[in-house]
Amino acid sequence: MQHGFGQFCPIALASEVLTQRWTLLILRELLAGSSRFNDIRRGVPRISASLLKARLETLEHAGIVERRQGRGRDVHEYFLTAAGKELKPILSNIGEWGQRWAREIEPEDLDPGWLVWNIHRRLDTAEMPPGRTVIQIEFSDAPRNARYFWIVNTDGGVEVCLKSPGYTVDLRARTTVRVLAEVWRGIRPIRRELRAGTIHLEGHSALRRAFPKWLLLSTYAPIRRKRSSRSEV
Amino acid sequence: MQHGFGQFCPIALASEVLTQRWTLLILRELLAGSSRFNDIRRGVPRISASLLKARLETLEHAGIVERRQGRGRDVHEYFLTAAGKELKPILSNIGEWGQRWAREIEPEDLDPGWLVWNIHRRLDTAEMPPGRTVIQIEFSDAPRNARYFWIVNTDGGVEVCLKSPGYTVDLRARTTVRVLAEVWRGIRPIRRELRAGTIHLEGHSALRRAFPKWLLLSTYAPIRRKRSSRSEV
DNA sequence: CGGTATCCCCCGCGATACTG
DNA sequence: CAGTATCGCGGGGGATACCG
Repeated sequence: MQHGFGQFCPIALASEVLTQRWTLLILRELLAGSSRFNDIRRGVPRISASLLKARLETLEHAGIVERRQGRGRDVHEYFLTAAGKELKPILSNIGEWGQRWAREIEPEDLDPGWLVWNIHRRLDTAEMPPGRTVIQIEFSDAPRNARYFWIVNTDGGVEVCLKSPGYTVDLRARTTVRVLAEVWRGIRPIRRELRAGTIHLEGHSALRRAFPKWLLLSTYAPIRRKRSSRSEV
Repeated sequence: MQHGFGQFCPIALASEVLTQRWTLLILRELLAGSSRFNDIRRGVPRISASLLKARLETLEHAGIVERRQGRGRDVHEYFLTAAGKELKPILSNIGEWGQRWAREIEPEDLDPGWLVWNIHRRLDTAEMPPGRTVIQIEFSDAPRNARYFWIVNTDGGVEVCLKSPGYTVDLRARTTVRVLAEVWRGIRPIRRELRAGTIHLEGHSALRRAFPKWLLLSTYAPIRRKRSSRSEV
């Protein structure tokens, strides 16, 4: 299979770049503000380093991405060009459509690390106590090596740890990947899950009570699903 | 490579269907009003029958397309569901983006049959004389078997013929695929090409003079290109 | 940190021929 | 008209190891 479609239709020409495997997800990360190679990988964890590099080069040649030397010898940054920034409405539309109409979440989609990474990016730290806050998340249904995560908020920003950062935990949240994923997607109401105990919180009461406030969900969460849950197999 | 991306992000889930090879072009055809298998193929001529069938089935399973029995035993029609119709803004955005930013047209994109098929779909017959009108197009740069096309407008509609339909030709247009393609895309101004003689018309003068009126261009033609023509190789 | 370099498998897809 | 059936290859991309 060659690359092209044998047409000069603008949709066909755009598709040559945009519909390559992983490309839309890389663009989503860049639009979300990532610029470092490994930050992009954290948002697209299943892509291999070599393929990510190849895709970034394709995007560079297509005039969508620009690669710049960052501060430091081994620091590089990837930025969207004007053409790349204009892809934003496309990505938004696809996200909205996906929220309404894409297939249900299957077990193999439930990557706990990815979920925590996305949560940490959108924490509303203004709704959290001042100073350092350490949140531990436990996924009771995750494999051993992906069961515990720590999110640490300091004045310097929010970070994810895969091992205990050492500090005292201020809030412990126990749930399943499935529940938190569907809450994040806006499919399950967060307060209902708290009441039902499928999300169990332990720790400082102020932090606990404000949980639905500082836990910002997916930007597409407010969009209501239209696909009937009982669709065909 | 599995199909999924290991994420429950709505963009990732939508991508599983939408970024499959040819899929966007099939959707473009359905949104343009095609519903018959072979009509879709005329708009996506380089796809094989088996692959088109496979893609349509995938789209059916994804709830985007619905297959119905038409009038007659061997007549089937493909329609967009509500979910499918909601893809329209995505396709429009991609088309607009492609018009502005996609790569230049290369020789292998210049399919003359595809061009004529798209022109015939958007003829403004109200700007043409009443009764039957036969237009012959000659592409001086096309291979022998794709050099001549006839567009026949009658009360019953507009049709494309690959062989002379027998009727007298009312207007003969001689040009190159490149010129007409770039005119259709809105990259070259039609009147300039007529003046320069790179589009040469012969025949009824009323039909000739109204040529820029009844020849409707791509819906994206009014959108001005932003990519610098002298971009990197 | 930000990549390279290989190896190799698998399957997507193009080509062609045939059918109810 | 609207597909089915079959075959074979090319190369996309996953996995893994290594590097400046």
